[in-house]
Amino acid sequence: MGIRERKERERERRRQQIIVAAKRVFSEKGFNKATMEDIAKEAELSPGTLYLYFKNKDELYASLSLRILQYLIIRLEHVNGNAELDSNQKIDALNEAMFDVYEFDPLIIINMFHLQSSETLKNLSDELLAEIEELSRKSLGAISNIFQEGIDDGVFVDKHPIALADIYWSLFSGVILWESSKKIINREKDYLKETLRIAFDVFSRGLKKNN
Amino acid sequence: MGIRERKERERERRRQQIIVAAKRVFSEKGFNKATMEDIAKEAELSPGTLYLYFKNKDELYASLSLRILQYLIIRLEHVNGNAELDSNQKIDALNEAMFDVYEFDPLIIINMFHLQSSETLKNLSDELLAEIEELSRKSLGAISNIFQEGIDDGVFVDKHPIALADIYWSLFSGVILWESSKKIINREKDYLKETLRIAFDVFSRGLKKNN
Amino acid sequence: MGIRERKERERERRRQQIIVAAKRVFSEKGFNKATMEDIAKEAELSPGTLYLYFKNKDELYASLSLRILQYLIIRLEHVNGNAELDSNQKIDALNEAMFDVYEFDPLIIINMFHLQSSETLKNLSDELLAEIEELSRKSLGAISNIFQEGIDDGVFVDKHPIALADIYWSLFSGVILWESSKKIINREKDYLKETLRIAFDVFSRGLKKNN
Amino acid sequence: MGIRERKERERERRRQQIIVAAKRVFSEKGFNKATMEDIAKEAELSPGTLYLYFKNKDELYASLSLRILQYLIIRLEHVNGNAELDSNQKIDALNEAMFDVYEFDPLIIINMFHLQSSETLKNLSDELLAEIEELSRKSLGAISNIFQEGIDDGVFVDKHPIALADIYWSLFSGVILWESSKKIINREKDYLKETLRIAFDVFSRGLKKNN
DNA sequence: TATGAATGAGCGTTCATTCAT
DNA sequence: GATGAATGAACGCTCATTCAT
Repeated sequence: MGIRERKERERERRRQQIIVAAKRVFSEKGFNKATMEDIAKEAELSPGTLYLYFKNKDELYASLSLRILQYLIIRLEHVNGNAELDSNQKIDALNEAMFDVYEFDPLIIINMFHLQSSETLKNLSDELLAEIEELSRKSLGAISNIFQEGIDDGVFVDKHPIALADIYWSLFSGVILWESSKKIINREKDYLKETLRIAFDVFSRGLKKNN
Repeated sequence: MGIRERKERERERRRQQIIVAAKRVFSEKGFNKATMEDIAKEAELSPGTLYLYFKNKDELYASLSLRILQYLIIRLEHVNGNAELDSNQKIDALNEAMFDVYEFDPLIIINMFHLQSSETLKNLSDELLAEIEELSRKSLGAISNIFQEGIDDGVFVDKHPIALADIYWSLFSGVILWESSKKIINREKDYLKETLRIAFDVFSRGLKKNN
Repeated sequence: MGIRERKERERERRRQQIIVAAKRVFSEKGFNKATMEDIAKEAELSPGTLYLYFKNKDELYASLSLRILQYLIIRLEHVNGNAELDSNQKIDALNEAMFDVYEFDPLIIINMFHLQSSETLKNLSDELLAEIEELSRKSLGAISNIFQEGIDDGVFVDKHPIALADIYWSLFSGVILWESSKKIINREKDYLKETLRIAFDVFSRGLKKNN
Repeated sequence: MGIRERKERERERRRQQIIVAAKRVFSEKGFNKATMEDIAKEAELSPGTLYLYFKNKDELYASLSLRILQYLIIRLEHVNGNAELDSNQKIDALNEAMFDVYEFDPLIIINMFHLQSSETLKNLSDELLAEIEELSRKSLGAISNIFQEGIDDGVFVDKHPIALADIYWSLFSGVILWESSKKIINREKDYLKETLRIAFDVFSRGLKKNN
């Protein structure tokens, strides 16, 4: 392993260290209340160091979404690649994968929509922006593939599979956002996971041609 | 019309003027990037004037959500009150109502989740908070009533109707949020409305016992 | 009584109404936390009206000091004019007068030093400034007269009577300020009046040649 | 000298730099008219930097009082600890100490009463508040000890020594406040010091049993 | 490379003052 | 004269970002 390579590896390690710290802090405080100093402290680094690895706060933030998308894609490709599953089983596997995504990082999804703001987007480098697009497209593509297969097999209703993928993702993140925001009208804990399960259930039923 | 009444009307006019301006600015920039001065400028007023009508930024913001909830409830009660509709027809009417809500104010829903933050809630007056809770409860209640009826009639799957209402709302707002955030991966316009329609369709199918 | 005179009288009545309200509000909140709107409300007038009678907040404030000085002067002249009292008795009478001043308006004295700030003074009209100077001089003069008499009679120590008057007033206001500020180290109530009494006592003893 | 120590020293230097600037600005403009930006400019720092060393404006302000109290206590303990002085000599020494306190920082005493406001106190950290209380108590205690001794020795009038200490402090600060506020009725300079001397003189005379 | 002290622009909010009615 | 809605300058404070070490 050359020096250059070792350096690169070290650099990546640092990046991950910061991302992990940022995730914790953003999750706890939300994007706006989390300060760069909070994150630096959590990462046991100085604020200045953060800027050696990320151009600015927005870009650090965006990197988090990247990470969860990467995890999601791995799970989805695993589902898609499993030739032994029929369409119905793949839907179940998809639902399970989404559950795992939620467990992997329950809170960051809530903040993921922060990226929406075009003001935020303006601060991102073109490379990062391209990467986000790429991963988003990839993950939605993987989901829509599952639906496409079911449609081709004649077991799913014949709707545009990309739209279905969008809807599926919307349902998933919508439930998480909404249930998390229910501090307003307090309800018992773990209600979220149960609701998520029902949501997947209803959606799956709606997807299938004959129930 | 007495002087008092005219004054009251004038005051309400100003409030609406501010709310309309705030809606535009919040929609464009999001809660945190929107400044009170932005809103004042948009309303062609001075910053100080905003505070004559709203206690603070949070409360101005919350007022926007109130407005759309009020509109939603009116529509929902109309659906619920119509004795001539069977359960299946009511679902259709519900979907139409939600469509109108979206058209009534397509952008504010995007930011509506900002209310979640307990930090935000802290700054709201008790009255406003109570009103938000009341309206939230009412609108979800109206939706769950429709589902309850269908379950009682034996035409809908037997799931907890309040959970179903939560999911329905999550799906609705989730799709709007997600599609609106798709500036990232630009797609043709009006795709949102079509997606929303498919989403309602799939959900309705999933809801019904026999397709 | 001519119309002009009646108007003038009416105008004076309003001024007093405002001054009384201002006294209450300034006493309760202090100069800086008291707003013109607070005072207007207390006077059951509108903020704009206050400016018909007083050039600005500073000038309204200064008028309060004027009023207490006027009361003080009346009391002092009464003491000085009483030919039946010898020097020792006049000191006692002086002390009593100061007690009454304190009771007349215990709190405003605390804020009276606000006038010190040259920034404040800048906002006062020349007439008002002249009037304050005149009354200050007069009241201190009346006090120093009492001391002068005692010195001339050979019963008081031979110090500069104007300096003594300054010291006497300093002691008086110093005790009030200090005791009022003792929220820091809380002590039992009415301690102030007792302390004031001891202060006068010690000062009087120090003033007299033979004890 | 270790790095840590050098840093600590540097930090203390900055604090003093700010305190000195704040003293000048507060003295000139009073607490309320002095802005943090004024102080920052005077200290040749940016506003943000002030907040690295002091939690807020109130706490910066309170630190000034702390400084003078610390100096006062040192002087007082020196007087109290000197076994060679009899009660009369201790009074003289006390008066000299107070003179030095005045010279040490003639202007800050003027504003020291600002601390009274419970609104101000609310913004202070518990530690700072405790420290202020502690130092106030200590300094008044030291003064009252001197009086107690004189009373025990039978040379001072038998009054409550704590009340006497309060009065002594009131007289001291009252004279400074009053004379400083005499910009209103301008008088020759150094009059203050002469007045202070007379004030101490009269008080001492009043304190002693036989003159 | 890493630091962390310093920056300074920016924001929410207040309130003395004005002026059209 | 009286009103009170509207103003807008001003302030305390925060925090993303920079840069000398």
